[in-house]
Amino acid sequence: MERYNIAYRLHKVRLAMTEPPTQPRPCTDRDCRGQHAPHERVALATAICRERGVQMTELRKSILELLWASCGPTSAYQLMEALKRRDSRAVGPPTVYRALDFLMTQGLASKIESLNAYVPCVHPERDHDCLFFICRDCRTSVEFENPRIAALLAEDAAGFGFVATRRTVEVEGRCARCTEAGGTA
Amino acid sequence: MERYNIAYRLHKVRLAMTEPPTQPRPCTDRDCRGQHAPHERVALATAICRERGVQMTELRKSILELLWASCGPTSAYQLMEALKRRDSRAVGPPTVYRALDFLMTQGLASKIESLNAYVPCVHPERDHDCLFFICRDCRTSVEFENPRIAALLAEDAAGFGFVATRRTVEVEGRCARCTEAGGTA
DNA sequence: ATATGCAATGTTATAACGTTCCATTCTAGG
DNA sequence: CCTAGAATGGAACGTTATAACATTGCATAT
Repeated sequence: MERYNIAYRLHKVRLAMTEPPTQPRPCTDRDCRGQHAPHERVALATAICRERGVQMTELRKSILELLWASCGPTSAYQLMEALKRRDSRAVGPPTVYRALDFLMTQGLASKIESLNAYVPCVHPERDHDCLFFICRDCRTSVEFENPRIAALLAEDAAGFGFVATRRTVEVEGRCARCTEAGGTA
Repeated sequence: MERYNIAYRLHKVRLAMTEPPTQPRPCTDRDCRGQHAPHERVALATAICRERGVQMTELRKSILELLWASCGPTSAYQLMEALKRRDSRAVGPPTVYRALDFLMTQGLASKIESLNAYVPCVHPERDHDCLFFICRDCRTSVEFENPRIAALLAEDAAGFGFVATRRTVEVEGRCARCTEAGGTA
């Protein structure tokens, strides 16, 4: 029954062995949202990877660029299509998912669980504990950090001996712009 | 392009029209977790539905029972199989998903987004704003409520004019029992 | 009794998301 | 160079969810 895939397992193990440092250095800068030049971001990510001794390959860089270039959370299959369109590079699902795994492990991207889609991460340089606000109208997401929420969650967890390893905090609703534009519809 | 499914849309509209009251009556009872007799729970849910003037049908009741009987978050397809096994009732995916939609709308069940699985809801009688602690070893989940977290999220949202409609808060890790039992593995 | 309306469910097909398994290519260190 | 391990390619498959359309069954009006 416990039949498993060696290559994939190794891939996971490798990723685990190269996990970024996890000292919490939470972000309280609330004005940094929304203004990110894709190329600068990718350059920063590349520098971070070099520093960590992990490889920012062409594929991974392309995927990250596409995430930054996208106007909102992007599915793995959309990334496949975008890669084919932009770079004339046709890859299969496993390739994209591996690249996404790498980016997530390095804190360069996150998965929005409630959308099965992926976003680039605003603060790759720190251990981030993001939360996301997702507009159901314009399908954009905003990354946010709130150490007080993280602290409360940690407190609750500690209350019954739970050891937390990963948090998913997603708030769905309507952004200010869509609320103004759309009326009550 | 905007070709859509009338039946499904109507289903959604009907659900929206019968949404439960949403005055926040948060739960601070931390000892009520884990001790729930399925039949009592289903009976309570049935009473709530009657009170609200919505129908707790046989199918919906079966799905809810199966959720309560299950030892952890359960996928829609697992519910299909369980329904076939237990009730000799073979249904298709849409049927299960519709029942789950109903239960979620009534606050009787929740989806664990990070697992694509469903759990029965501990506090159907109030507007709940749950958070879940999910053990990656034993695959169980624990429902929790923390109004302070909800308040912080609301505060953050209000800070940039975001109107929140739904929250997903999931913490993955290892429960106390598995931590004791499993060592560091 | 027949017609109409409508909530709920049934059925088939397919879209969308993700993984297994195995082959091949690339790349850093001896 | 050479080779071990990291990275990628790709067919097939598994899993999750919805579209589109048909039917059941009950209530009320004619």
